[in-house]
Formats: sequence, structure tokens, C-alpha cells
Amino acid sequence: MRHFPPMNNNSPMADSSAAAVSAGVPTPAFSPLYQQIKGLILQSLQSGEWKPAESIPSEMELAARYRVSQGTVRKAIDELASDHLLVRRQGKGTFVATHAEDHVQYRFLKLMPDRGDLDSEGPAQRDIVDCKRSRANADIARALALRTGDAVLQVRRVLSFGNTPTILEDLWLPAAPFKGLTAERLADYHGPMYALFETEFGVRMVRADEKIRAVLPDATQSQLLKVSPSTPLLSVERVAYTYKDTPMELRRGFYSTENHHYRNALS
Amino acid sequence: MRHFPPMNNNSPMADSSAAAVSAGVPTPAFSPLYQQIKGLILQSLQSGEWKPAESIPSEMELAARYRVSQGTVRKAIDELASDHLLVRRQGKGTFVATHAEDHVQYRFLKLMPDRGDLDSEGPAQRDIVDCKRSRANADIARALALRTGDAVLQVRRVLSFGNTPTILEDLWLPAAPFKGLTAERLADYHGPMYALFETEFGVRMVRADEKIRAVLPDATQSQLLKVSPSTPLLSVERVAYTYKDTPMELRRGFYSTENHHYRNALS
DNA sequence: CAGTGGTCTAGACCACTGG
DNA sequence: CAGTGGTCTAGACCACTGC
Repeated sequence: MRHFPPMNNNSPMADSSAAAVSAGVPTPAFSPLYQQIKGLILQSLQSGEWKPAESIPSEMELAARYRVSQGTVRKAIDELASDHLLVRRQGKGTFVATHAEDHVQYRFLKLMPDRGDLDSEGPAQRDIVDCKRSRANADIARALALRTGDAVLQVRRVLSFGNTPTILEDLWLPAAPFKGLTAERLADYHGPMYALFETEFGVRMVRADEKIRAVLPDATQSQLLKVSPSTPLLSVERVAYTYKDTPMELRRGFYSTENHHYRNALS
Repeated sequence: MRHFPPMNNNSPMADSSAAAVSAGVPTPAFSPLYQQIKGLILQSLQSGEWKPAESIPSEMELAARYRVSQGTVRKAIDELASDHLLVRRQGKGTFVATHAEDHVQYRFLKLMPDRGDLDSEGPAQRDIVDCKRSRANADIARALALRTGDAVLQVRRVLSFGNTPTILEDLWLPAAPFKGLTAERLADYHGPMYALFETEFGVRMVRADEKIRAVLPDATQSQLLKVSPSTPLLSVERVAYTYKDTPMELRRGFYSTENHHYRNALS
């Protein structure tokens, strides 16, 4: 079970004494031990050895498993926790992060009511407008790292808060990992879509990039959101990634900002 | 120079043996040593003991000064660095972060060209349209933690990239800290405004909150940005804060998203 | 009470920078 | 080469959770 450092001279412990300058080549890149441990933990997350919401082994156990000190696995876990891949809970353990938790329900949704917060508007109402198989055009394919013409699932839905339709979203998903996803399945599920992806398809969204623009709705869009065609909307194009930076979803959202705004913290 | 922990029983070192349960009151709140050190460093930053772009004392020196181990000040500095208040540079030292650096010029500006990056469009052109003294109305006063009627500076400017006007901004600044700021001063300065605030007024912007909406421009706005009145714009309302969460600027920006988008990373 | 994560220390060695 | 931040270890003790 002992891991070995890549191609550089930074192995720890007993073997750290003599190994230094071996080949004459310039040492390629320095990768500290805790980064390697981080990689190993990441692999276990990816492979499903530890599932969302489950606890992972204690720091002591992991230290023994990887033959490093507790401090080293601690630093690895620290980084994974600040990436929101793990969640530490003092006295209880370290857990695999999940989208299926009340207090982080809307982690990727930055829309906020102008007064109060999303919870104060009651549970979001999610209406599936459409869900069909189709083929990726050039744009979709590029975003999802597929080839043009590859099978994708296309979903359209409307999110309403307090009975006011607020978000219209078009989603594209690679068909393969989401085999079996149907309109019924989606309509029957009341909760965050990313939570369903985790439990039903083992796909965990880890990070996302959004590009935001101001646009005018087309006829269909203004109808679905019940706004006039001259009401500008926020266009939010999101690519969401699983582990290893694999794109797994393209989402084009249209947000009504009559009573809401997109909130962003800069630091 | 020795600091003492707040009202709780967590002093380190020699005195950590017997101090535990003293008064019968429930221990108020636990504040680890490194957090206290962080607070002390923050104070020195605030007071101007170490100025932007300068280096702060080495970890060893700080450890001696605060009578704690190097590891403890390290953890304090780590947090300040991840808050972007300090910048660590291996082999050189730890420096006070600044907005006047090439590679972080646009740290708070999330607008990106649809192709390429901001640098590829050449230097931003900043045109001051207006700069005048006025009085805060209720909205402005609330945002800046002032009283209605307090003196404020009001600035209007246009940012152009590659000769295309792209951003129209209205700024409100509390008059007191920015005494002496004039249209000329602004027009003569070519560089990030927050850099000027640092060097000329000792005001360092540390974080900001933005609220984004889609809006239609009024006549003046469409004229200044050279877009038609039916072209939707991104409305970006920012409150920027110095140390201690003191609001120091309210900024209302109108971004043309014809060839640019607001980029945001979710994680 | 045992087990978990959280803090703190002390000391060794490594990688990087600049004179 | 000395000085800086960066890594790693080992061990002690603290705070929190749940049985």
C-alpha cells in the first residue's frame, strides 16, 4: 500500500537521506507528499470507495494506510475540504460532500430574492417542460467534450419561487452516464437535480463555470416566464464538471431579475 | 508584547496545565491562538504599520514577537493569504497584497471578452465623465453606512476596451476619507482606481459584494455606451469594503454584453 | 468514556531567492 | 551562502460528539 512519489527526489521518512541527485536531468516538478495523498484520496472518491454523505476513514487510519504522519493527511484533507469535496465535522469525522443537504441545497444557485433569502420563499417548484434525446451540435459537443452528433439528453424546466416563474433552464447531458433519465423520473423527484444525479447516476458535480449576459427573451421564453418580450433577462450559461475536470452538464439559464438578483462575493 | 487570550481557557505553552475550569460560567467562545494572531496581524495592516506591496516580518520574527511557535503564525498567515490580504513568496517573504500589480489588475472585474482575455484587448481606456460632491440619499447612505445627507463624492466614468465603450460606472465614495479627490486627479491617473485609492488615500479594498440584474439603458446610458436603447445591459451593483467590513464604495456598473460576458467560477 | 477532528509545539530538512 | 517560506514528523493536549 505504500505510495511512491513521482519522478522527483522528495520522498519522506527513512529514504529521504541519500536519494537526492540521481539522474542529471533537471528535477521535473516538485510535488509535496500531501499533494500526492490528496490525489490518492481523490481517486478513492472518484472510484466510489467512499460515497456522498458517507464518512471516510479517520485521519489516523489514513495516516497508517498511506504511511505518513497525521499532519500530512490533515493538510491533504484541508485542501479537499476547502474545495468542498469533503466536509469536516469535529468529533464526528470527515464526510464526502453532497448536494443533498438542506443547508447547501442551492450551492450553485446564486439567484437571491431582493428581500430575504431563497428559503423564505418556500420550497422551489420545479416543472419539467421537456426531456428528450437528441444529438449534440458543434457548440454542445465542444462544451461537453463530445463529438458533434453524439447522443445527449436535453431537458427544459421552469423553476418557480412562491408561485412566480423565475428561471427557465435548458440542460444538455451526455446520454451515456445518464442512461435511464426520463421526464417522469425528473418530475417525480422533488429536490436538487444534482442530488438526483448523485444518487441515481453516481455523478457528482464538483465545480462549474458560468458566463453571464443580458438578453431579451424570445417568444417561447417570455411565455414560459410570463414576462413581456421587452423584459431583459439574465442569461447564465453554465458548464458543470465532475472529478478530473470532466464536463458533465451544459446549462443555459434565463433568470428573471424583476424581484431577484444574481449575488456574487468578490474577494 | 505578549498577547492574552480573550475570556476563555485556551492559553498555550507553560500555563496550559491548570487553568481549565475557573469561573462557573459556560465558556463563552473558543478562539484559537492562531485566530488571535491573525487579529493582531490584521490590526497592523489596518494601522498601516505594513503598507501595500511592502514585506511583513518573517515568520520567525513574528513568532518571537507574539511568543508563539512558527507553526501558529504560519496558520494565521495562511488564512490571511487565502483571504488575499497577504501574498506569500517562497524565498522572498510575505507581502501586503495590493491592487497595483500587473497580474491582479482586474481582480474585482469579472467581465471577459468572449474570445481571449482582457489583456489581449490592450490597456483599458478610462474616461472620467463627471466627478462632483453631493449628498447621500437614503439608498447611498445605507450602502455606505452613512447618514442621509452626508457628503459623498460621485464619479461617473466609461471604460473602453479596444476603443469600444463597454462599461459605464457610477461611483459613490464617502467624502471624508477621499478628501482631495478631483476629476483631474482621476483623469491623470492611468491605472486601476483601487490602486490610486491605496497610494493616495490609504484605503485598501479587501472584498466586495455584487448584485447583478438585466436592465434596459436609459437615454443617457445608451448614448454613453453607444448602444441602442433596446440593448439589454448587465447592471452590476457593488459595495466594496476595507478592513473590518467597513463599506467604502458603492458602484453601479452597466456592462455591455455584446462582446463580453461576466465570468464566475462556482465551487 | 473512547474516538474524532482541532490546536500547538519543537525540530529537522527542503526549495527558492538574491547577494 | 544566509534567509525566506514550504514540508514533514512526532507528540501533547483540547474541544466536540455520541454511546
